[in-house]
Amino acid sequence: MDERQALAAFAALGQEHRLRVVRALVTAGPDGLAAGALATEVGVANTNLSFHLKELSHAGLITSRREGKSVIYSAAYAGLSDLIAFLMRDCCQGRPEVCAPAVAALSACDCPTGETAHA
Amino acid sequence: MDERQALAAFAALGQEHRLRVVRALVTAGPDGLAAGALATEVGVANTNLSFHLKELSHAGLITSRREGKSVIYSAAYAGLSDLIAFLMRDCCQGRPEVCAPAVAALSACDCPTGETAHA
DNA sequence: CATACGCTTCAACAAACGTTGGATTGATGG
DNA sequence: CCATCAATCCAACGTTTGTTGAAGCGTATG
Repeated sequence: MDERQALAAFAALGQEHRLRVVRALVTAGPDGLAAGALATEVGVANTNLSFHLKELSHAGLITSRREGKSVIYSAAYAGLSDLIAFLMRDCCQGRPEVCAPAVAALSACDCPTGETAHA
Repeated sequence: MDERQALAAFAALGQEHRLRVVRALVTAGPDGLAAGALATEVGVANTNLSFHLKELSHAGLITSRREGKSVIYSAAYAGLSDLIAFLMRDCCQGRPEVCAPAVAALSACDCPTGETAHA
């Protein structure tokens, strides 16, 4: 991940409504959520939500697909993963102890650190 | 890490100059850098830099200490680690495959994933 | 004590951001 | 074909954010 992309991603996540959108979509899983459902869940007017969705999409954090008359949004897991990797690359420069707690958190959230899944 | 704190951290990193400051400080290590040196390295007027340093400090991403007539800033590794953990907790909700690449990146940057360091 | 240096605070301005309402596009149903 | 619903695009606004210059505070040095 490029610094420019990381910048866009951080800026996108540094906004209350957008962060909530991402969290909602991650929680929702690959099936995603319709724009209307998101608007309700996040508590934002759908006109306004469109604006934020566009920005998140541009930052590579979410994707969209049309389904009937609804547009379904879902988290771009690859983008999120890249962002984590970027952050780690930055933080690990000569400071391995920084990543250790993060990796610990990793195993605490049902995410295998390597090939030893736990759930 | 609280959602409120994460929000502040993301917002802080979503700005070109602040992101550069953090990267410079992480690279510099625990010894840190004086405000003046940072201003030169990042290419920002020191008046302006103070503004950004205050914001980064408030977001818990950097710390400062006085040393003679200079003020030395250094990365708050704990804060960065918390942010990574937050991001992972969010992304790993039922989506383990998201974290796998990040962990791979981890081992590619001289940061041990557990006890198996690679450099 | 006076001067010089490093950094921060303050007030001001320009630019960018987030929100809102109304109009428009795409898809469904009578 | 027209009416309806879902979502987006557009133009406007108020607010927040980033930048700049001048003034102020704290620390070292002669």
